[in-house]
Amino acid sequence: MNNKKVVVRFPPSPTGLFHIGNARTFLFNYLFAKQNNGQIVFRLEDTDKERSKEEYAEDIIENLKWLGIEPDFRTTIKQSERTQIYKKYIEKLLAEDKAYLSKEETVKGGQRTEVIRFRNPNKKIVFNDLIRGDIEFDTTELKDFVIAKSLEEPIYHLAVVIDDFEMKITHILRGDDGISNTPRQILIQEAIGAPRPIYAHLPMMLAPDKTKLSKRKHGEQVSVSYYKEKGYLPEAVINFLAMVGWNPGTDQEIWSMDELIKVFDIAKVQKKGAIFNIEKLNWLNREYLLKIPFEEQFSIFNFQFSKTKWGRSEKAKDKIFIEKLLKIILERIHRWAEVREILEKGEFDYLFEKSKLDKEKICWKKQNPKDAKENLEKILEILDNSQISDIWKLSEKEGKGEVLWPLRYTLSGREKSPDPMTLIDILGIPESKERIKKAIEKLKN
RNA sequence: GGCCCUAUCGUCUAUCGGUUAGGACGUCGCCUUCUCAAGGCGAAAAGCGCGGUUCGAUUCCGCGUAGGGUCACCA
Repeated sequence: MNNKKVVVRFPPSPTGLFHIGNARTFLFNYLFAKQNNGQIVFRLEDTDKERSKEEYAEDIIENLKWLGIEPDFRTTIKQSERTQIYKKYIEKLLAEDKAYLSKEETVKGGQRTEVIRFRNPNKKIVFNDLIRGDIEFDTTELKDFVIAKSLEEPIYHLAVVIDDFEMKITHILRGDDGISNTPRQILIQEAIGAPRPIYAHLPMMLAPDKTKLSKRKHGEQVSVSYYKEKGYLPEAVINFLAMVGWNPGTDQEIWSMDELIKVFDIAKVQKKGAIFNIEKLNWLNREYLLKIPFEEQFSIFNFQFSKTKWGRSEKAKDKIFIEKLLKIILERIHRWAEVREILEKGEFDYLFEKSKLDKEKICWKKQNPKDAKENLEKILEILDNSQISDIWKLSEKEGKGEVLWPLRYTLSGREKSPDPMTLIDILGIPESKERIKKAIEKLKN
């Protein structure tokens, strides 16, 4: 490609929570920089004083750390602190008559002010894109565009070009919504004598409605912090993001960051926008969830559990119980916050308190209540005097549904639940017996 | 609307002129000790249209069509 040291940039503007699409763009920059031993410049584009907020900058940095795609924060730069630098360039452009002061009404006020416009040479610009090849624009349609509101207030395009020049950025990998910005930025580069960096416009990540992911239309799911809160794992999010719009060409689905750095190939990046498929993220996240060592699973689970309505119950102190609960719940979640969600919904309330039984439902299909009662009595007998596994023998003799369904329903009060042996195990024999007795009473009437 | 970009299963994608068009998610079916869940096995499911180029096009070119992006004194 070229033998200069690769320098890429992360240039978010802190006007909102860290956007998931931005995270993917950053990831691609990160992978590209790392595999080329390059440098990553982090630059806060906060020239819009009205919309830029410190809390957003913090959210971006925090989530970059969470995802593990940290730039070199020693090189963090804020555009708001560089006005004097931009001013020098603006003055030079003015002096060389490549830009001029234009007296006109402000868009908002209506007051007579000055604005600085770029003297457009009105020519054709062709630039090469690593992903799309040559792209041609006629810049005439851009007119004499504004590059600064005043000497101290540069507009985005100017600030970006100056910064990329001064920071010796070699590669600009950005979303393809930046394609149409490229010609005017090239015009500015040429005016200030900056070399042209290598461009690569990445396809956008789209919502299921095929439009750009936006907070307004698509809600909080566009923020990286949403995924952290919902209990997704950063490794899974990274893996997923990398595979949207890019593919190494193999059938492998699970990739670690180190593997991605090795195998990433910018030439294989897709050209078309890709829909963010949360179903696949969920699947992937579960794969990662299952790979976590048990001790760690336990502590995360315990933390989630402590925040539920049962978090302060007696059961919460019972480690063995929590372990068994983890086993049941882990089978039905894709992300950690679902532990809370499932428990709050009351799906497992019967493990904490007795539930009401419906006499009809104790019986399996068209089973006679008397038979159901007899089977439950036999189970009681087994629990008192024999091995629990004898319940299997009983079910083989009397019919699986006829034995297992009444037992399971009796223990859970639900038509759907884990199997009865698991329930006896988690409830304990004394509690199980109580519930069975209750059901037998019910069937007598 | 102007300009720009894009076009393989519902979705993410493989294919770099010759393939029974492959994989994954999801969906559906079957199996797995009653119901779930998890797991196993299996199935359905795609080259936008029309012209070229070529012995041969999903693949290359053109034109349509469709979708997206962008048109600020926002970034």
